[in-house]
Amino acid sequence: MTPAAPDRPLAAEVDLDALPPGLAAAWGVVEAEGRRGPKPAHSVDEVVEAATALADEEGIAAASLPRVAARIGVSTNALYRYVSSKDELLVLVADRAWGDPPALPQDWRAASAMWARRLFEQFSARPWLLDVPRTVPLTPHNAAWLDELIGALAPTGMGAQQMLNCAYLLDSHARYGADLRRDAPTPAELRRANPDQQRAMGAVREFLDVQLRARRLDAVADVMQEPMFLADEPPLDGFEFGLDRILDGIAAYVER
Amino acid sequence: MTPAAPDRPLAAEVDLDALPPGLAAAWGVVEAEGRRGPKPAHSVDEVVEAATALADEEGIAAASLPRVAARIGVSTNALYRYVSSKDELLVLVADRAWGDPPALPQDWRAASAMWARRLFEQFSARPWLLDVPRTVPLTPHNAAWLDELIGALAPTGMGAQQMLNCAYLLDSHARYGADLRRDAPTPAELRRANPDQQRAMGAVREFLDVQLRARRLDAVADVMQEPMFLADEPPLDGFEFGLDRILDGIAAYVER
DNA sequence: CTTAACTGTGTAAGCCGTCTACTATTTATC
DNA sequence: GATAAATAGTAGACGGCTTACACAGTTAAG
Repeated sequence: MTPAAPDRPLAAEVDLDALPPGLAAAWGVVEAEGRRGPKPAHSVDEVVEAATALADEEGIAAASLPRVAARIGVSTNALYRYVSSKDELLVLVADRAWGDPPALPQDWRAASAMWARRLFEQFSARPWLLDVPRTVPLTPHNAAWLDELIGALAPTGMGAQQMLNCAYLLDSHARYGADLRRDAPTPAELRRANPDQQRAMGAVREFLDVQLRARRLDAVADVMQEPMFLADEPPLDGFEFGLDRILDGIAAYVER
Repeated sequence: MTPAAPDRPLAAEVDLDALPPGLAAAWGVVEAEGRRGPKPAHSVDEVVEAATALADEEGIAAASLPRVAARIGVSTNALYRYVSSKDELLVLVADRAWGDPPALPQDWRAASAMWARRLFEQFSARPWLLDVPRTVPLTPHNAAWLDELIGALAPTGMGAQQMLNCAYLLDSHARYGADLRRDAPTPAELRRANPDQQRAMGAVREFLDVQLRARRLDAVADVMQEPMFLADEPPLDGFEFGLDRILDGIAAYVER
């Protein structure tokens, strides 16, 4: 579970309209809803869940308001009773997709590795998350993950700012690793892909090879032929390689 | 200059239609344009430049086809004489924005640092680049940057795959650093921002502090109050910190 | 119980975006 | 000069997000 929300939504003193769309909603702050009138036939969670399902099935572009509405059986515009804009919906969907952070071991290095790997798995399982623009600085699940990592890094004696920087480093690496895996799938994934996709990827590879060598970018062309892209069971991406480098670098800093 | 294109566009044997939109165009492969008919009043470069200018001024969303067309003084649909789709235009715009890679020093560490910093500067200067989805694996400027880095890393004796992984590590770090700088501007940038933006950012900070503490995420709340976010001349982001960690990690691997 | 206020939903319509015919015009080749 | 080809414009389809309005149902007050 995510850290529980306070009993009643805080009537924050700040002007909610000045916040980026979705920020207040993501934190569960809503303008005290009246109780008169018909009971809602659906809920915000239901809307967000429907949008998530569509994104899982066909990518984030499929999560349009008309399609979300059709999925839960209401008119498009009824959605505006639950979310105030498409942007807000996307923020809620993205926050939900983060899920809850894992419990981490004591050792800071093992904890950091697990944290990054879990994040990598999250992004790999829902690649469309990488397509949702970050329009809001921090959402609850987001903050919960960060809190978990900070808790594991604190014993190293690092300053708060350094811990934050480490979190960004690991987060960034997980994102990018998952992003790359999208257009450079492992051969196993490739075999599972349908023939059309296989032909398309082969065409891309061949095309690039021709172009690169024509421009005397042989070093790049050679790299593209490497096992990471061709071998049968690649050493699981550059993700693990990069993770080791990052952790080594942090270790050197901690022991300093 | 980018590596020169071959004298005449290669009539690659691969099926151009099987490639992602924009890939062939980005590499300058076009279906031999006839010379009959009226001379084009504009050019692909002019279209791409107009779109870039719009993105620079108001973000990538402003680079819509109607607005690009209006800027160069043609009807919206005339653009389809120069690019075959919006996706293709975005690919061309993004590739152009990468610009040419810097010349790198001999020492691999200094070279890697310079490469990453220059990339960071590129992304900081054009933050909308981070919003352009990567729909194509490799474009010419992209490849030129990669080639430059590989040339600098080769003397370390690393394998091709490891060099590629290092490039991803540095690229990822530059991207994310620039991304974070967007919604966590330095105080100097903040002072330059207009009053509306200043108030908005203050509201966000205050709101998050209340929410975080209400959910007992004090560790995160404390971190948010750190100098990186408040001090007058912050230690230029976590970018330099993370870069040092990454380079330390690579150094440990190289010396192994 | 009656009434009035309020809330959720549907319909209609606006605007903007991408993209596809079709037409008219201009230019190079024969 | 006649023909063929390529370009730019016009018109429009289609789908997306969003606002405005009317209707219906529910609840609170008298």
